[in-house]
This record gives sequence, C-alpha cells and structure tokens, in this order.
Amino acid sequence: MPRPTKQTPERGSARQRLLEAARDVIRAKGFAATSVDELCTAAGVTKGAFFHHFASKEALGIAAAEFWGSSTGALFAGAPYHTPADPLDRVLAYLDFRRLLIGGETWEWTCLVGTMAEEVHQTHPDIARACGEAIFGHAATLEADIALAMAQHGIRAPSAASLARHTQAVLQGAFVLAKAGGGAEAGQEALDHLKRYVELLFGKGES
Amino acid sequence: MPRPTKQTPERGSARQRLLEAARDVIRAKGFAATSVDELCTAAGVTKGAFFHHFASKEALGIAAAEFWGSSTGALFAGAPYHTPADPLDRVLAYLDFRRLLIGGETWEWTCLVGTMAEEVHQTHPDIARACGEAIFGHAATLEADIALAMAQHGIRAPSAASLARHTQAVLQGAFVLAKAGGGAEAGQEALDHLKRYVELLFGKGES
DNA sequence: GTGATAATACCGACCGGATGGTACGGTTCC
DNA sequence: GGAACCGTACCATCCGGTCGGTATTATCAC
Repeated sequence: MPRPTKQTPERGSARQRLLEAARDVIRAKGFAATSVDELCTAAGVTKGAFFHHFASKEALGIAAAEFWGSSTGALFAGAPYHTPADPLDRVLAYLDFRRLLIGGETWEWTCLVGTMAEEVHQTHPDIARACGEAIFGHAATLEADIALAMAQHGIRAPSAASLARHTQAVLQGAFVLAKAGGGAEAGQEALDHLKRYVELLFGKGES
Repeated sequence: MPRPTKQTPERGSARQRLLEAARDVIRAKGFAATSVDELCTAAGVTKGAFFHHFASKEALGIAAAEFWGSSTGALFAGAPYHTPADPLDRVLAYLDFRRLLIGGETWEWTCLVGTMAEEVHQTHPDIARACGEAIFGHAATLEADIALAMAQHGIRAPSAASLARHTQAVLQGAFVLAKAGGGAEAGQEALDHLKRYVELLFGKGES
C-alpha cells in the first residue's frame, strides 16, 4: 500500500514511517550520527519523500520529538496505573509501571527526547525546546495525583510540580547510567531508590 | 611555549590542549557533531598533531573520557567536603558541593562522560566503556563514607554501592533536564530532592 | 459521469562542501 | 643520527539539500 487515501495527508505512510524510523534509529545512534539517507533506508522511502515532508533534518528532529510526546502520551494515558483509588497508590503504581517498561535492548526502553536534548541543546535549540516540552509535559501529567496525595498526607515540603519533575530527572539519569554500562539493572535500581524516596516522603507505614 | 621539554611526552602541549578542547567542545556540541578540524582549531594545533597523538577520532574520545575521569577525580579528592568528622555529614557535604558547582553556562557544569555515553553507547562501545569507568569510578569514591554512615545508623536497606550509584543517576538526570530547558534551577532542584532522600533514609532529626 | 486543472506525494540523479584520515616533508630534541 | 613532534597538502567518501520530473488524487465546471 504505497499511497493510501489522501483524505488524511497527515497519516500518509511516508511521513509516519519516517517518524517511526527516526524514533528508533536516533534513539540508538543519536541525532548527529544518524544521516538522512539512513533514515530513508530504514523507513523504506527516498530522499525526495523525506524533504517533501520535512524542510530539513532539524525539522524532522522537532517533529520526532513531538511525535514522541504524543505517542508516549497516549501510552501513559491508557496505562493501568490510573486505577487505584488512593492518589499516592497511583503515583507509586506509575513508578512500578515505569520499572516494568525496562527490558530488552537499551534503545528500546530509553527516552528519545532525553537523548536528543542532551546532544543538541546547544547546536539545535529548537529541537531541544521540543524535547523539553515532551519531558515537562509528561511530568505535568503526574502533578494532579501528587498534589492530591500531598494534600491527603498534609505535606507541603516540595511542590507537586517539583516532585513530578524529579521523577523524570531520575528516569533520565537511569537511562544515562544504563548506557554507560549499568544496563537494565542500573535503571531498575534507580527506580527503586525513587520509589523509596516517595514512600519516605509520604511517611509510608504510618497511617 | 609551543614545544616544552619532551622528557614527559604525556604533558606535551598539543596532546594536553587537544584533550582540554575536547572536554569543552564535545560537552557543548556532542561527540558526533564535533569535527576533528574544529577540535584542532580550538586547541590551536594542526591536523598532523591530532593524528600524531590519536589514532582516530574514536581514540580521542576514549582519551577524553579518561582525562575527564582523572581531572575530576583530582578536583573531588581535593574538595573540602571530606573534612567533617561524621561520615553522614561528609556525604551531605558532597551533595552541597555538587550543588555549588552548578553555575554559568550549561556546558560548564554538565558532565562530559554522561553526555558522551548517552550519545555513543551504540556507535562507539569503547568510548561508552571509558565513560562508564569514569562515572562508576567516581561513584565508588563515595562508597566508603556511605557505608560508614550506614553502619553508624544501623541501616542495611540499599547497599552503599547502590546509593552511591544513585547519586550519579540523579546528577546525570539533572543535567538532562537542565539541557531540556530546565536550566540551572532544574539541576539544583534535583540535588535538593536527592539530599532530602538521603536525610530521610538516615532518619534526619532522630538521634 | 467526464474531462480539464491543480495540487499533493513521491522519485532519484546530482551538487558543493564538509569530514575523517593519509602522505610526506620539515624541525626539534636527545 | 634517529626518533618523536608537528605542519601542509591532499584524497575518497559522505552529508544535507536541490531540482526537474512523474504519478496519483482532489476539485469542479459542464
């Protein structure tokens, strides 16, 4: 099916496949080390198609970050960690869920936008901005539950937004250590510490 | 002083300056986006000198990681956080010291080996290995104090090595968030959470 | 329905410059 | 003199990006 109905150009196969290829290849090799030709080969399209859909390689980077934000956003929105009635349990379930996601090859469970942001923050500020929106946007989805849990436990110490951001910091750091040789164990270990921090913060064990 | 005494070839100015240039330029632009010519210009040497001292760009990356490990190792060994008599105070002083280091341009206070490891872990495994040794080697320097503090407080929960690694995970994650738009505040915020975690873990406030 | 028209999606050869790396010659030090 | 050190010119390849062209599809008058 080379050219499906053009009623929805945004769902055109070439663009979609390029974004999916970018998600996987850039996650493994980094942005600068990934060539446009490589992306085209991985997506099964030609260079003409690439530059038809994206004005430049940088534009693809931005689009890839947004694509990552929306696709992971859908994944987490539909994840089962929202079901517990107690807000603190939902937060802890989120951490368990993130821990569960670790497995397989490193590039399969690490973060595209974290990798890209660290690499291109100076050379391609627009890409870094898009990456930042994805990261902090995801962090924001955790704020409500954290705020509820804090209110319920009478805690005012660190703000809900700050704690939400911290979960992402620990996750990103876990990815770095994993890539530096720590592997999946390093990732799980960091999640364990983070969960313990949250439990201590909320006085786990007391009523 | 273009060519100092050659009794100590390792201290030769060209090699040294290339490593210093690599430390700064790669930290800001990433490994793949930094060209050999650029490095030579920044170091004030020619390409001939570069390939005389390093067999390839990858070899320079490995040497830069080792150089980072030894120079930061010296910095931390001589830092003032070792002075407190109580081991837990030394650990907390280390975290304060790390927080104090944050300031100026992002590339000035972020980590070369973390950036490189994340970028090249798949394309240049040897560089990633050298980066990992620098990170986990630094983590190991914290183990003794953490182990002492744990013994003193009767804590056995997470191992000293694991907690030491976790400090590095949080730091690396802080760098990522900072580059993603959080800036220095994101870095300091993460350090604050980490310090709070350690304090909670060791029952700060109790005897 | 049909034919004309325009727009979209895609193809692939090509270009100029940058890139990592080499060859080789000269210089300085012991 | 010989080895380490460094400078310069050069090379093959790769890279991001362009461009003319084609095929498919949407629009619409009739």
